Amino acid sequence: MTNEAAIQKALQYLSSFHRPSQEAMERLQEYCTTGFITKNKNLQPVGHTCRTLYVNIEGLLRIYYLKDGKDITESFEPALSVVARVESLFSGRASRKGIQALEDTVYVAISTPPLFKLFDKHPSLERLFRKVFEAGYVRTVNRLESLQFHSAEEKYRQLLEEQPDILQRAPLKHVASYLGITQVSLSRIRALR
Amino acid sequence: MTNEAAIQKALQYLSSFHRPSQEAMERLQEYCTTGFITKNKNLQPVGHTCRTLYVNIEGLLRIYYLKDGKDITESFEPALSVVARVESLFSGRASRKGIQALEDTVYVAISTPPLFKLFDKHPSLERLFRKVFEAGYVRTVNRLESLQFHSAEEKYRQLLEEQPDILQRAPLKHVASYLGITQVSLSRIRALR
DNA sequence: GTAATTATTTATCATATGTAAAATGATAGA
DNA sequence: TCTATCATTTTACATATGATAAATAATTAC
Repeated sequence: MTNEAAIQKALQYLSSFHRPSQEAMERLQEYCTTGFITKNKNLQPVGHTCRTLYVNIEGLLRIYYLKDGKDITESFEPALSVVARVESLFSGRASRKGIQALEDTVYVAISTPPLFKLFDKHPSLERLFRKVFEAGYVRTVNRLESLQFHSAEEKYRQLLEEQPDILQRAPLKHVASYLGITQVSLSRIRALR
Repeated sequence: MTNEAAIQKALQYLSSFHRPSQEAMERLQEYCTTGFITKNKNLQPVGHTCRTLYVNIEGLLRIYYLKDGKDITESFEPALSVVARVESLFSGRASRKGIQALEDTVYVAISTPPLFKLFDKHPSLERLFRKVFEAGYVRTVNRLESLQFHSAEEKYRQLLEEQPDILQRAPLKHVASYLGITQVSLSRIRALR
């Protein structure tokens, strides 16, 4: 895939949230850069303030953090996801989270300080990203509900329902921590059928 | 507290996220209404699409839902909180969640369809609410992390640290479901000291 | 003020899930 | 191809938490 094609794909995807003015779109495009990262490499290390927003074009990323030395997966981010560590992006504080590629991944990166500046001149861009973040917010609220009161098995079955491909594409240890259970427990559940 | 005072308090609080233009502020004020609800009453029942956003001025609200007939508290919303069932507000779908008063509560209500229309003319209002929602998003992400991998005791201690007053003000059954544990388990933990 | 309701704690028991370690299976590099 | 590493499953055991029911304690309604 050419850089040009990747950026077009990102812009098209972002436009699906809200179509910005022609000029806003052109300004936005100027801040898009493409990148490629190979499996298991880190796109962003733990400990830095998040100032870049990624659109995954092809591949699989995950956001993760370390809790008592253990690697916990916060989210899987497949193609056509906006990927950012929002708790850092919106607070300006250093993130304890990192972004890693679980597959070779093509992405588009947008630097957020200039992006947020663009909002002043182009309300349609602010509208667009407001909707992007609202959608992320909704996903997070729904996930919260799923974690709040489901058994390990229920959480597994829900993932199987909603993102079955993740189970093929990501190591099960990451799936386990994503579900908030141990890998042993996950293995047990999978053995049931 | 007079209606006028409540609205001023709400506007002042909202302005702390982003100061809108004078005119935007005046338009916003026109859509603010005040209300009072007594303890245990429902502000919003389960099953309706969320089209109102509340600012809690004084008192305590909670967002809750029913899971297999059991009452689960999703969040506690004390004074100076923006209260909305975002998964419905942003998707237009009916919410399975309700809003209930845990104390006599004074609130300001803002109808969202006209509010969102105001955004077209007043980007500074869109900016303001974008920041309000971003802050909510960050809280939710952090709470997700707390639920993903903490024991019942850790979650209780964290609540004790961050919102100790909730334990005095809300029935423990709601605290238990909020933490994703049973009331019996919560009682055990509390008995440790 | 008393009864009735609701909230909270305590007790007992069952079980899902965690921990640790070993066994098996898959993948990648030399 | 062989070795080394990593991923996954399995086993055995410990334990936190859930479920149920009963006992107190606190609120509310009459």
